[in-house]
Amino acid sequence: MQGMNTATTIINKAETYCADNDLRLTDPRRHVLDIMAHANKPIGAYDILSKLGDYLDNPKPPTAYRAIDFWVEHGFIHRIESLNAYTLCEAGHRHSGSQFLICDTCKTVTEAHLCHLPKTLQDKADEQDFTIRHWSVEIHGQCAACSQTV
Amino acid sequence: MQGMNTATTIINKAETYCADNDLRLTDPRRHVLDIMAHANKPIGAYDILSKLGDYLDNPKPPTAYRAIDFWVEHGFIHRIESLNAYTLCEAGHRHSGSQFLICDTCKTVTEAHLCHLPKTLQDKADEQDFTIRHWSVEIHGQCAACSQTV
DNA sequence: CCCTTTTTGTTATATTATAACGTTCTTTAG
DNA sequence: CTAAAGAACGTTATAATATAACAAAAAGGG
Repeated sequence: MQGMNTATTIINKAETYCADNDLRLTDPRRHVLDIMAHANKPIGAYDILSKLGDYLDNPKPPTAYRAIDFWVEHGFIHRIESLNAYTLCEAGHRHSGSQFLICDTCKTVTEAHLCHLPKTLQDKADEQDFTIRHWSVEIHGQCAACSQTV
Repeated sequence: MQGMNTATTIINKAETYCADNDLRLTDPRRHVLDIMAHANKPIGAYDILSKLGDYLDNPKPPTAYRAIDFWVEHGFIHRIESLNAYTLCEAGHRHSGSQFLICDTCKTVTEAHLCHLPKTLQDKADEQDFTIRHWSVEIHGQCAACSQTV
């Protein structure tokens, strides 16, 4: 099973990462990451919260948001702004930029994980002496499979 | 006065555009565009709604959202997803992509208005036979002025 | 073991956005 | 001119997303 294998890998990575960085892998954090690892599409905070209810006793929004924010901060999950949703970082590494191809038909999202901001945009930033902290590209459209169907 | 001049220009453009395309430049639409043209920073839907109250009698959210959506659809304003806010399109032309440099300190936003998706990303899309409908780049960081201050 | 810090639990509420439906306005055809 | 059709609006209600504030508990350090 592909999904579970990946999920285990992610949790292992997270354990290592937390140990290495003096961070606590608490219950809410572990469960949220596990939920993310088993989702194969972006998932909203309240969906995460709902699934979290399978493991914790009647969790409230802040519990979900805190864990989500924790993983976003540490680069394990990305927020997709145009969907108000979250997705596991496929690369599993920290990067200041993320790029998504979002199929508006089947809702699947693939991450491009370029490591650098494209030159044309970097040039724009440089030109204005703009210091980049974080960047994201969200490309909406239709994936190959859905294009064929329609 | 720079702002007012620009605002008039925008409204003129909108008038022409609507006339040419059989679209109605209604009161809510006109006022919302005018509000956008006078804002020099991104502005949220409820701020727009609030200002709209200066011109219309106790307007409700759908009134603001409909007008906003109208202008977004026709390329006169952009939605900045990471801010849940809207900003006038500087170029005033239709394009499938938008790119913003967002200063998290002073909250000003500048639009890069590249006309094409950077090649590295276009390649990713092509590689997957992904059909692009719309794309956006949001770059967060600090502008030159704010970098000097801090 | 006590103190400090971090994290969580909990209540409440803020913020952003849309569904649904009836009314009014505009346009067009007769 | 007027009726019919379509577009836009007004209004009420509510959905969906997110955070503030503060008390309680758990973890780590001396």
